[in-house]
Amino acid sequence: MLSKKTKYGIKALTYIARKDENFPVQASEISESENISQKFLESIMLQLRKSGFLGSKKGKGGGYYLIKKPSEIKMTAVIRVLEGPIAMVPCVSLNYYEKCDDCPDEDACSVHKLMIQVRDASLNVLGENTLADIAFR
Amino acid sequence: MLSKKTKYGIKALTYIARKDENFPVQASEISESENISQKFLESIMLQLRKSGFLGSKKGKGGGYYLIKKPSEIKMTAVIRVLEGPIAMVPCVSLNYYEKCDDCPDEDACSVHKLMIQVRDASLNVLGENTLADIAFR
DNA sequence: CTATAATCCTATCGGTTTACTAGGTTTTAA
DNA sequence: TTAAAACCTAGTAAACCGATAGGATTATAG
Repeated sequence: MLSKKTKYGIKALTYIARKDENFPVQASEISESENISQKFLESIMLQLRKSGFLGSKKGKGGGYYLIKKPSEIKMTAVIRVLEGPIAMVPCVSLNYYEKCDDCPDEDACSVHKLMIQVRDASLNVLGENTLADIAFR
Repeated sequence: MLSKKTKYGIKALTYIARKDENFPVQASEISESENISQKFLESIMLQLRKSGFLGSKKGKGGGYYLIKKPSEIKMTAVIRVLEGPIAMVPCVSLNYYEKCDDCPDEDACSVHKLMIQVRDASLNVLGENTLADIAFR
C-alpha cells in the first residue's frame, strides 16, 4: 500500500506543476485545495525540498516551486524518496537490497523469482512516467 | 512491502508443491525446512485451508496438501487472500475498491492515473504466474 | 484404551510504523 | 513593525505486524 505521505507528495507536486506560474505556491493553498492536513503536508514539502525536487522561499509571498521541469521528474525518483524501495521484498530491491534471514539460496526461492518480475513491471511503469505525464496527460 | 505472512504462505505452498507426494505435509516440517516460526506458520496454513488452497488432515500422520494442481493456482489469488489488495491504493483496487476521502474527482487525480498503470502491470505478472511456474521453472 | 502427534482456535503482546498534532523559531515582504 | 510564510523538533494515538502462549480437538498407532 502506498502511504498517504507519498500520495500527498505526488498530489502536491502535481498541483505545483499544473499551476506553472512564476511565483511560488504556498503549502496552505495546496493543503486546502487538495484536502491535506497542513502540518503534515509541510513536513512532506520539506522532504521534497531536501531531496532536490522543490525549492522554497520563506516569508510573506513565499512558498514552493519546482526545480526541474515536470518532464524531467521521474516517478521512480519521487517514490523512492517518499516511500522507499519500489520492490515488494528487500531481497529484490535494486536500491535498498537486503538479504533475507530465512532463505539460504535466493535462486531457489519462489518468492524471489516472482517478486523480481513484479519489481521489473513496476519499475517499467514508474520509470516511464514523469510528473508531466501524470499531471497533463 | 510484502508481509511475512504472504511470503511464508507462498513458500509453504511451494514446498508442498515440490514435494508432490501422496501423503500430507506437516507444518512442523515446513517450518523447520524454511526457517519459519512454527506457530506463525500454523495460522497461515489455516488461512490457506479456509480459503480453499489447502486441505488438511488432523491427527498423527496428518498435515496439509494442495487441493488444486499447482498450474491451476494463480498468484493473484494467493496474494489477494494473504496480503489483500494488489493495488497500491484502494481507489484503483478491483477487488477492494474504496473511494478516497480527499479527491473529489478520480479522473483528475494524478496518483490515480499512475497507480492504475502500476496495478495493471502487477496484475499482469501475478496473473500469468501460477504456483507451478514459480515452484518448478 | 491410551499415548502421541497433528491441526485448530483464541487471546495476547511488544515493537514498529503511520498519520497527524503541537508549539514553536526563523525569515521575508509589505 | 506586523504578518505570513517556511522551517524545526517533539510527541502521540491508533493501527498493524510478527510472534508467542496455551490450550482444545481430532486421528492414528500400539
